[in-house]
Amino acid sequence: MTGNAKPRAVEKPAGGKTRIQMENETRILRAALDIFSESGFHGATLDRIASQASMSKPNLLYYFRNKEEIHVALLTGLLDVWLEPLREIRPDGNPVDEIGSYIRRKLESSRSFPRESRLFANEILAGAPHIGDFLQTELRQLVEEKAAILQGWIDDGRMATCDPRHLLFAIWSTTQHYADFSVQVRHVLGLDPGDKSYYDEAADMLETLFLGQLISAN
Amino acid sequence: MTGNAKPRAVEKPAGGKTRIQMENETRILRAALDIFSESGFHGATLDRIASQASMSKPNLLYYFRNKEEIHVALLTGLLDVWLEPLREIRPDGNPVDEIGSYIRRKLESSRSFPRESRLFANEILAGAPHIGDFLQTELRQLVEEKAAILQGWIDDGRMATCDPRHLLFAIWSTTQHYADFSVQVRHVLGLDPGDKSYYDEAADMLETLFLGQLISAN
DNA sequence: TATCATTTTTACCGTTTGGTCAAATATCTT
DNA sequence: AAGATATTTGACCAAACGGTAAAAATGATA
Repeated sequence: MTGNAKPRAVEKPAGGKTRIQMENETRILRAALDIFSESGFHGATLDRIASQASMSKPNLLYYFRNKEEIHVALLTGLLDVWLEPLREIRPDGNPVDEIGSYIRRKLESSRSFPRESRLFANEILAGAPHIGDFLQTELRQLVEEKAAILQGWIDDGRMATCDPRHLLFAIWSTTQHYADFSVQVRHVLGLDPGDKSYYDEAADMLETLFLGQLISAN
Repeated sequence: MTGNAKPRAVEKPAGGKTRIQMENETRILRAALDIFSESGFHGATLDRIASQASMSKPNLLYYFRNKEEIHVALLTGLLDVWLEPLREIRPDGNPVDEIGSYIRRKLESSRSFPRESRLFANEILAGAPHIGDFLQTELRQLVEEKAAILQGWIDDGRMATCDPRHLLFAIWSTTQHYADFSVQVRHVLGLDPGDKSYYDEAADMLETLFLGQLISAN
């Protein structure tokens, strides 16, 4: 009469998940993404997450040990998505195409996954307590790698001279701005809550800014 | 035997503040800025703010009715500082100087007031519950005004064609990024917590990005 | 259908948190 | 110094919150 075996304990090691387990875990994560991205870690409550998942709080805690575990699960699931656009920058392309499509991918990511972007922003703003290691290792290494590519283009005179790592920062900030600060953008532009039309204007602007003149094939 | 007259009630209407009142209110606001900018509204507790202000919690609540009032006081005190750099853009300058100094002012603001920037970012991320009105009225109006100036320069062929409002967004995001995402910046660059040396590199990068080629006197 | 493991729920607990109250203390004014 | 006012504090409270225990219900399996 064991009876109370929590599924997340390492009992069936290799992903031995029940249908119900998989369904409910994704239901919880979806609900948690809504709540966390809207209210931040401390602003979110287990009751609201459970309610959003149409589930009782104890049942929710049957699948995740505690609030933090849900949060970490969301964040770690996010990191690969975050890195992917950057990974695709290839050394054998030309600067305009590579950087241009990177910006488009990043902006598209911002448009399609605003909640994920805000979750990430919240985590960084809070001092990155859960993903500090990721930033220092994986992200840093990838940035180093891609910055070297950009530096190569600069050395070849195919790009204006600048610090490639800060160029990446500029791309991150400008694109994510439209997800993280969407409220401000909408209020300043006088748009309705659901209106995402500014993304097209943003694409033009960023293309002009980063490619239009900055990158010249002098 | 009244005895319990709270100072913030409208008793001495025209700023009739005691020396002690002024001292303690600034002490509280200073402490609250530390805590709120570090932990966000919901992550901050009155106990921590009181402790940071070397004050008992009831004493703190003698000067501010509740937690939200402290938060709002900080935010409203912030808005003018936030607008000031933008206000200084003059129609009778040339684009390079005006935009260049605007970027420098914004970046300098980011360097000097990172806690204020993070407080602002937290508020926007949370949906701007307290400053939504400011964004829709004051900020929007000022942006409209300054965007018209930029548009004039564009029409005169002194600047590349772009949406001026989105150019402002790009300046805001890139400059504030160094305060709001400083943890990420430092981790990626491999810098120590206190190290702010990246601000000089950032200044170069942003100058190159926004002025180096974007704005051409063709 | 009987059996066992999984899933869900009800009731509850300890702590934290925002906030109050009334008494005590300090400060100011005359 | 006396009296009035302003400030500070310790004790306290109700609600919200994260989390637990154990029984009840459901689902899988043979």
